[in-house]
Amino acid sequence: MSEIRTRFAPSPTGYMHIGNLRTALYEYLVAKKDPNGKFILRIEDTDQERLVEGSIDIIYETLKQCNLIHDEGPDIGGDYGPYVQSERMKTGLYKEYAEKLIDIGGAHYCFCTEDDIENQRKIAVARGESFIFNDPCNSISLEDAKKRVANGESYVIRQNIPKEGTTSFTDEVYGVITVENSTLDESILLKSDGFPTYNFANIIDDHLMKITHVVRGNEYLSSTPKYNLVYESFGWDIPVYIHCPPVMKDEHNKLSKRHGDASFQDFVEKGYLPEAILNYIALLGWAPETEQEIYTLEELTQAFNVKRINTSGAIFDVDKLTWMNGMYLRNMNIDEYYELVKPYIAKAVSDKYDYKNIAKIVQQRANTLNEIPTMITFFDDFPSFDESLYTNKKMKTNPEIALTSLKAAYNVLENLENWNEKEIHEVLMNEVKRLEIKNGQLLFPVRVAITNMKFTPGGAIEISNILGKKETLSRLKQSIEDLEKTAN
RNA sequence: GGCUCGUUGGUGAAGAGGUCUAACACAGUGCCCUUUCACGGCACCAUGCACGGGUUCGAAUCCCGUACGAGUCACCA
Repeated sequence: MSEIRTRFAPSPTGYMHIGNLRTALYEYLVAKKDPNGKFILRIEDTDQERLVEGSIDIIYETLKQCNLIHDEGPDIGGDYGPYVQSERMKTGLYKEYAEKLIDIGGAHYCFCTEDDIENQRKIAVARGESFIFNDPCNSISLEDAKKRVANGESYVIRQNIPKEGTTSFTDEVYGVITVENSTLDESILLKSDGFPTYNFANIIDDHLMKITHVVRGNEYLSSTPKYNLVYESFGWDIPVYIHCPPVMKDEHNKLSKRHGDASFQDFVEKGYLPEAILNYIALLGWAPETEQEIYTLEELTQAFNVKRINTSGAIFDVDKLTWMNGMYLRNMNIDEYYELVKPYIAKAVSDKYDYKNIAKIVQQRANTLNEIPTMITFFDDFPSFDESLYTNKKMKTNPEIALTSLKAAYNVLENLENWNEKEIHEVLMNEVKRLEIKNGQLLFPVRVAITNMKFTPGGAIEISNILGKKETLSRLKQSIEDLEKTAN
């Protein structure tokens, strides 16, 4: 009976943005910390105007990719359905509760038009006062109000706020928060179109779905007292509140979907792994007790602790995400990595080369999937000669040394029968010994000669092996000629 | 403007009155290792925890004020 129940309640208005995903993650973690905990998905589509087609699928898809599997939801059902607010609407449920709230003194009918309110606001502004809507309908007797409603007059239902006193609540991360009731305005619970507002639907559904812990952004901090007043009027249990700090784009701006900031899907398209993204955002606004930074979802649910959620906003740092993504990529076993990376290799390299060997050298280097194609184009398109590449202080090479090394390498490679890494390594290292030079003085020029690139994944031996004997020798020969030409 | 919340390095952050000469990680810089880059290793990178007061033998840690920032004040969610 005391199982933890949390809910992710997005509205289907487009793609999934990072802050939203983090909320879903924390909700999942809070629920799963309890072996019997339930994570519920509820679609909040009470604003019919902002609906974006296909966004519910994006929600399903994102949760699936992130392994944030819900226990109840529109697609899988549950004991507290339906899980889509527009469907719950059809039963007249919100209206029923709104009317019930009126009967028990927690709300009232309001017949003011938007113009009426606007006028009040103008007057207040003109006087330089802060505007709190003072609803004249407050004084209409319930009897009269019901008559007007019966006559078909347009109305909304607003909640009643005590004129005096304060309302307090305890948030798990921000602590005790108290506000003066006089600063709260009487919010609309049921709109004139009969739809509930987000706030009201939220309260009703959370209660009906037996949600025990509410996790949401701290932008709700200041409206939470209003929620609680409704809970209290109904005599319902108030859930545990867990408000999270914002995820920022920079010092001054939140990451926001309305401003077109990067979404989860954008990062996936850019070659980031869902697990890495999730791992990174877990650390945005929350800190583990240990120094561990790389977590599986399972480990996260063990380590997660609401008490360690921060109160101040965190700036999203792509560099760190990129680093973390690289860690995930490097830690994969090669078979898994190969499958993942195959299409990216195929984009840049023809299938005459061994993709698996290419995957191996790329794994140690790429931080994101999308950077893979550009780093391996040299396999098919041999770039043009650049003498300056042969000069490397650290490797103690210059064009002259390079030429000697290249010729020596060419000779031994030409006579190599079995073309594989072990053999290539052996003959080249023999040459190093014979010529009494440093490894780098031979291997570095060879690598440059067969790639004409400053940086490449893999070294001379690995690349030669992938290129094959014929192509390696042909490139070596070409580079030797180019080098001789410039020398004269 | 009212109300609510926040403020430790370029970034994420640890720190819950003395062990802080402020951890760890990312980024940056330098070095080492190395067949390049990367990986890995090492070092450097906050003269001070927004500022000003106060409490205390002692404060990044508690209190007050100021500044700055964010959120909220919709028949949006």
